[in-house]
Amino acid sequence: MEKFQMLFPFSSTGSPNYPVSSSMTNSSHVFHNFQADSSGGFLGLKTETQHPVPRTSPEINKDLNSQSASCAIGSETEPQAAKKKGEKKIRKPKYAFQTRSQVDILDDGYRWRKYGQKAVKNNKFPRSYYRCTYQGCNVKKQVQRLTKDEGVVVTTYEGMHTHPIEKPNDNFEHILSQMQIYSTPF
DNA sequence: CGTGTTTGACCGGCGC
DNA sequence: GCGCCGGTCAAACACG
Repeated sequence: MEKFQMLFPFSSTGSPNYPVSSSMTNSSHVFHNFQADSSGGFLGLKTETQHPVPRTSPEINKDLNSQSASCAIGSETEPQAAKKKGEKKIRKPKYAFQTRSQVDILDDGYRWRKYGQKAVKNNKFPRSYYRCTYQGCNVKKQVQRLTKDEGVVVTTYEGMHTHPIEKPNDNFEHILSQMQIYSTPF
């Protein structure tokens, strides 16, 4: 299903200028609310690194028993200074969402190869780095579990898949549905 | 034998 | 300049 591709507003590697892929602009408004960090942002993802975060992330505490997912679009993978000249560092938009799951590996239908694992500060759980094994597809993702709520897994995607999903997976579709629910304004 | 994981080393950015 | 920190590489290993 290409639906998944449409849902992810990744810019392709070659076009850093597109904030959101135009293909989804007309039909999907899924991420309409996420792009801003109006809530002091990021669900304790990046923020957690700076703040001790006693019990933040109220989103997590809405314990939806079955499966909840929330997401946030981070800025780009860019330090700060936009080098207009050297575009060697093509910063791809990062896109993170949290899911309540007991397992770290969320099988989203793609094939991932693990290429690294690092311990993160303020987190007793290591962070795993995965890369899509499809040839020419440089999509990366990181999987991290929160120390505060070990039932929460943060998955950060980076890049866009340029190929169809290999394995059909209904479970992930459910997660996406939850994300849409979250995107609705209260 | 092909494919994916493990794990320490390496590297670049950034703050002090 | 140095050390910390986050991210990646790659060789060895495990597994079907």
